[in-house]
Amino acid sequence: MAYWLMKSEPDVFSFDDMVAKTKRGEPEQWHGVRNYTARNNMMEMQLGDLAFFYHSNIGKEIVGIIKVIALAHPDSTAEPNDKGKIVWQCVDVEAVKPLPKPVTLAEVKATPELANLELVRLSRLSVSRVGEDEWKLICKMGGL
DNA sequence: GCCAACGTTGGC
DNA sequence: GCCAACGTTGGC
Repeated sequence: MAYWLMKSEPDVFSFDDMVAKTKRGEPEQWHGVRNYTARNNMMEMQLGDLAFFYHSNIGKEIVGIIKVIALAHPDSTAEPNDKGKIVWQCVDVEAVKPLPKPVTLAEVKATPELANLELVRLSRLSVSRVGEDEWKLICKMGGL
């Protein structure tokens, strides 16, 4: 089982929106990713993998945990390319739980053990990997 | 609003 | 296949 981090701008789709959707029994299709590295990460996700939900731009903090409930499949919002093929994929996720205490980007940057976190190293990547040790540490920092 | 980092595009 | 120009993301 692997761990991930997925970014969303909260004024577009926040963790609260995510929780509300899960409560209604609706999966969230993580559509709109238009970057190959991010897409490749999604294609490696397995059922039951967990991911941090990060609020970019506004808040700049890890606010909750989500779970992969469907493997990567073609993104219904993507246009086919000139060969008529849809190259963009998305996974489906559901909310698991919020972090009792959100972990801010500033805190992550101030933690030497997290200096190699892809969130910090590759700041523009919207779907990134999180190592097991990093995952555990961030959970602890978040009050879990 | 600015700027750094990085991906993509297009000319050669 | 290289590289300059340009666009986008996201932190500050």
